[in-house]
Amino acid sequence: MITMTSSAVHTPRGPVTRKDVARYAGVSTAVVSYVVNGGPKKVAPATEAKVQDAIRILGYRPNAAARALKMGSNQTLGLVIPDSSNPFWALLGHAVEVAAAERGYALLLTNSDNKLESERRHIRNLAARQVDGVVLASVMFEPDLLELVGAEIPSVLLNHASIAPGFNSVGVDLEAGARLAVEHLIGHGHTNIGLAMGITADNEADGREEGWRRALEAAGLPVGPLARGGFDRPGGYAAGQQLLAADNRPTAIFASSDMQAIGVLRAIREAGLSVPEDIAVASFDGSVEAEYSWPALTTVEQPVWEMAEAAVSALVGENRNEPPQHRVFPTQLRIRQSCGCP
Amino acid sequence: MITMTSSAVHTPRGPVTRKDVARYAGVSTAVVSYVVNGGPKKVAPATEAKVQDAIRILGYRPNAAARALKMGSNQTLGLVIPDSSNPFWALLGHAVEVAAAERGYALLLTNSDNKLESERRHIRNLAARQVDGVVLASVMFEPDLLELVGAEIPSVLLNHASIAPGFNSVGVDLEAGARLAVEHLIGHGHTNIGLAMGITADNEADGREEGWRRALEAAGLPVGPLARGGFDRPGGYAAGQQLLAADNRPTAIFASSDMQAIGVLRAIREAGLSVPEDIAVASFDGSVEAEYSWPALTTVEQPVWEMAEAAVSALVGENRNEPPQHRVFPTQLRIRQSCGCP
DNA sequence: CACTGGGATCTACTCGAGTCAACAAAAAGC
DNA sequence: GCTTTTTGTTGACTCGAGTAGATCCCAGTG
Repeated sequence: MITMTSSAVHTPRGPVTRKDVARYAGVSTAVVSYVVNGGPKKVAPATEAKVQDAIRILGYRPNAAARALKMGSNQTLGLVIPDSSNPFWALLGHAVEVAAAERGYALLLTNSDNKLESERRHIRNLAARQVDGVVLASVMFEPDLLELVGAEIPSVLLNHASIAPGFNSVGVDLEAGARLAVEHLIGHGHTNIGLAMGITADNEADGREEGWRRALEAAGLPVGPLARGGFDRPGGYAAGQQLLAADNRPTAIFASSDMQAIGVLRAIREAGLSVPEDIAVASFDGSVEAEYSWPALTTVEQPVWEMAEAAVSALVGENRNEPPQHRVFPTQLRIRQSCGCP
Repeated sequence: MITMTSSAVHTPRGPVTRKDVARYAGVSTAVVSYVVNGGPKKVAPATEAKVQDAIRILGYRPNAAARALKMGSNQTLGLVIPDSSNPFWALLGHAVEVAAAERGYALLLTNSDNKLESERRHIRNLAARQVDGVVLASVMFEPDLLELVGAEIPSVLLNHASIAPGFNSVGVDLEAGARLAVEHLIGHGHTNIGLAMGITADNEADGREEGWRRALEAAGLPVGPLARGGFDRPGGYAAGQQLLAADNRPTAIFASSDMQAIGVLRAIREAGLSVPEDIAVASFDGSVEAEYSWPALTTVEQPVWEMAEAAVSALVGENRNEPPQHRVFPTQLRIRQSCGCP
């Protein structure tokens, strides 16, 4: 065996690099790379063993930044959601993470806290970090995408019906979903159905409002009272109180998110009324919360896992450079007790 | 103005680099760096303006990988949590993200799905990516930290009472918190208090079980029935059913997490009993869910934001190389209705 | 015995940005 | 008017890994 200065071998100050491994194994740096990546050139079994040993003994870890620089990709995606404390977004984040991980990508998660300024900042940050793709669940109906375009980063708009030209999008048919729920409430005999609607940063009405309206019109019913608030529990609570205080208090309420519905339930309880006897409730999202609330919520379920899968697959792999796609997933009404079903 | 080949200026194929900016502005690459980073050397105002213009016009974005390579840091932290669909972890993730962002760090979020193998894989992956620090909320009582040690990555164990030598940790006093809740139930006159306890991957009992036991002993009460299940809603539901079926059915139940408690509530309702009249409930975590459940849960609140702040600050900044700290935060009993209070 | 073929390995350049030593030019001092 | 200082700018080297092209060596062939 070749003698070496013990300082070089036993006390590799700082992180171990490819060079250290090469020296220790008595080969060139190229061979180390070939062994680590299994290519692009063959390495003799004996040499490979030497290198593997050296790697193990020295505790070598390839520098990800260097690889990213050379390869032009850091195998990372960015996700921007309004608020990961909202179970629906939390689940979606989870699903996107899994879909990304399956393809060897890690996920940078950012919360915009429902604030436009914050969303912009995060997008800028992700662009600066040159992630390989961004999944954006915007607080806006018409998100600001200039930064992403400028950085030439593939992006997917999530849960958006708006079709931004040149951008991929995946979402559900909000209008059809809402209609499903409202029609179900109508089926229970309700004629005065209110809407607790969430608000986006740019105050654009989304398909859920339209669906509610359409369902009522189609059934020849008058449009019930409408209250706006955040998509979260407090927002639903406030909207619920508003609806209960309306002149024509509705006998059923459709909420634009499960979280809102949970706030609505609270408002109803505090008013001394009960669900579904006095007021029936249905909502949108299909999060786990809905199943365990009291009473369990009848809700329009979004295929979160499929959506996450579609979003990620549009960003990576062979689809990267294909023309942008707009995938709209169908929703499904999950019937539980809050609507009046047994 | 100097004439240039239009191809170089107007059609910068591929991403724009520092060199392109330098050429366009008619300066050296060093100056571009100085302008971008505001140092380390001064640049004449006129030159700076030229460079800024060039940057704007060409749409230059510094390559993060190159910077990371040179600087030895990618300004990124990793977070490993059991399950971001669990609102407590979701909130914690959110808090860690904010704390990291405040210091200019981005957050790689990973879910271990309560599986040890998955946790290991994520840790290995984060180590390979050479994040600047890892916040680990392990599924294990005694997590496997070799990978992190080997990669010399600063780490913080989260929500862990176990004091792993050489590692930072931040958590709450589980035992004291549990005692708080159980003592409160005792104060309501209950003498048979059951426990719905979560299970970790290595089946180690944590402080919450001990706190429950101690509180009962201190009051001279017999130890009530105990059921184990996951920390999530289904786990609590199962544990709740078990407790209700016990010979000595408890009149009060302490659950080791809010999610479990929500499952317990469901089990109780399905048994035709009501909370808190027939059975009182208290739990641990202090998540938003607890506030909006029915009835609202009396719960032991963890100072999530402070914990996240402490975890991140132990990883970055001047604390990086200080001896590991073990910060234990106090909990606070948030009294609502599930315990029997009005 | 010289000669080719091919497998194994090495040398050297590249990715893009940070920054220091060296240098030029302008300002200040005497 | 000639040094000194200051200010502004630059060339060149560095970080660590991927890999094309050159080189080396040995078995097999004519």
